[in-house]
Amino acid sequence: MSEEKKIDQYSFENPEYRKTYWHTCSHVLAQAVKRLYPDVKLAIGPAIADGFYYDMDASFAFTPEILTKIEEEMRKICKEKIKLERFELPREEALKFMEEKGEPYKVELINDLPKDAVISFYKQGDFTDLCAGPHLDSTGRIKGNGIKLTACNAAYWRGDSNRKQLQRIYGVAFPKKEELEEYLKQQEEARKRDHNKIGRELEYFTTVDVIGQGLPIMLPKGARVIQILQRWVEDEEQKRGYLLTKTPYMAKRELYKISGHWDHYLDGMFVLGDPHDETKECFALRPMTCPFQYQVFLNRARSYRDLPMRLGETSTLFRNEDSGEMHGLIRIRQFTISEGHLILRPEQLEDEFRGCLALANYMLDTVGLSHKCTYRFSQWNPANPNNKYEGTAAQWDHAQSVMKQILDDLGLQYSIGFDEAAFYGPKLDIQYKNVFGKEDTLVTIQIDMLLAQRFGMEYVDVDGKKKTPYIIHRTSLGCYERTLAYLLEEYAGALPTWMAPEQVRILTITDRVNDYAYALKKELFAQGFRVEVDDRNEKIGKKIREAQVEKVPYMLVVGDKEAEAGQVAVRHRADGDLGAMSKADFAALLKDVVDSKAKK
RNA sequence: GCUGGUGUAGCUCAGCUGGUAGAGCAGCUGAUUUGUAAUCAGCAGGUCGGGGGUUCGAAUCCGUCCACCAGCUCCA
Repeated sequence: MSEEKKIDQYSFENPEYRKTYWHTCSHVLAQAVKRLYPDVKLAIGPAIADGFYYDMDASFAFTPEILTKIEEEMRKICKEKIKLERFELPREEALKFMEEKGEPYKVELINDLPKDAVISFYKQGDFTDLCAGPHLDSTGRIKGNGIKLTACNAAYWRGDSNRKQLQRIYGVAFPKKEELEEYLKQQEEARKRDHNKIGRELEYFTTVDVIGQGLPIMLPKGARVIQILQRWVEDEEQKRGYLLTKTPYMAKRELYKISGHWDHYLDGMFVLGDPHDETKECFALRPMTCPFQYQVFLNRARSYRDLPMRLGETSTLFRNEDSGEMHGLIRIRQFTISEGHLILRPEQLEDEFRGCLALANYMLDTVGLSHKCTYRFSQWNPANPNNKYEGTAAQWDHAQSVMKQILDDLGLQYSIGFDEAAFYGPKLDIQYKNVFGKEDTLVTIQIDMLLAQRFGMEYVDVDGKKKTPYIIHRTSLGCYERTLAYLLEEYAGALPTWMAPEQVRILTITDRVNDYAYALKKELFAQGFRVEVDDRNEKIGKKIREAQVEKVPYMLVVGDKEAEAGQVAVRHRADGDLGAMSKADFAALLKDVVDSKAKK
């Protein structure tokens, strides 16, 4: 029993042990750097989900050559089998110790510890680090040639962009060299699915210098997929009682002043005119849809009978993101979201919230992204240093407790996103990780108890009294560009047939069958399918290869045999040759796949 | 915005320490009419990201702007 437990405890499969292993690796990294470059100052060095890092302040850049040298030194340290010894010091001695070592960042860390904190250190030979542990008992436990320093990047001290930028050295380590190689191979494979790579290769989108950063061009394939998704979303929302709106792409600054966006996000808006000249009219492209859609509600006096009012819009937004924030189709300056606002009586909040969540989950399930999604309950931080949040503590407590109640009633597994709320209310964010492990919000559902009041939105209740409604801000499939990016990664470019820009390609064997091929295209097109013909004077192998590389779901090989028999020889991009069948049978097969929105 | 890296033909990339550009694929033309992942030949294609500077001479060196990538910070 105890033997079994021991194996488990010291197994790399055990997340706790793995974390300890990587944490000790970060100490070995720091020790190696200090041996080679004694002047480098150390900040922090934790284990992370996929390895470890150490932040350091160095007067030079860690080039790949230097990283290789450091790796070698780390291997040496592992071979030396140095014992790690924990010891504690009283606060004053701890400070003195780190001051004498010339480690200002460690001094700051100690100073920030609570008064009664136990201040512990780990010593390994000539190197001692401030650390709470735990650690392996010896550097000899680490397999030297299972270590790889993967990157060096900048990171702000304490995550504060006003403070000094340090260099963060990232690394991974495994107990076996083969495991490291396997891991690196997997990373390589993941990178091949990067939407930013395959989206360009497969001609879904491109970017051009003269248009500018964060402004991708949707090529015909990308534009088609987005159109398909958009029509589907709009139709589904109509079925669920949403009213379609279409509101302007810009407004005078006064609108954003009422909503609060002007004060919070002026720097992030594209402004037409001088924002600070109050004597002249000034417009801004819209960075969100909320105050525009509220005007629909405000169009006339509203009664409780109008509620819930569910407003939906395929909404293009403009945000002047900082230059370093843009990334492929995931962070861009102009994007289009499946935007919606629900205006509600308080007692409708829970049901409508559930409805929004059900819609989002239905959408994500259908497109095949939900299995990689996680929920994040994004809450306010009353002590946010930038005064981000509006409203009173009572309002926030109320909104958050309502949301918590709903989430808990639904039995949802969620993480807490502290200080991640919108300035007007808490959010339920549906998060998605891309191929690099970087997480972004795909869908969001927000409860807002502030903006209705600011816009003077009221309804006459059953008792004849005017009341202020609650508002839910939500997306159903999120932002189309970002969703497309994740779909490309999820399917490695082979989008499900129902949303594939080209569903069928007819490949001719000889130009004797061109007429047959084009007649077939016309027939399938008339049935609503997206079909192309490849009648080039090339061998069938080449045409198949190209259709495969372009991830076309169905290839119809037609030659003299098929033309005579009125048949098609069907090939599927994943299942291969499906044999010959009648045109009608193929159309029926395709219709089934498309109508069921199958994930193939 | 910050740190680092990158930018050569439509795409993927060569081009040593400065002597002013090269391949494969794609494209076009011709031959071939082909049966389930690349037929052969020829032709054409480049202000070496932009505009400056150093130099007799810059793809190569220096500064600047732009774009792309990774990370940090930000994300209504």
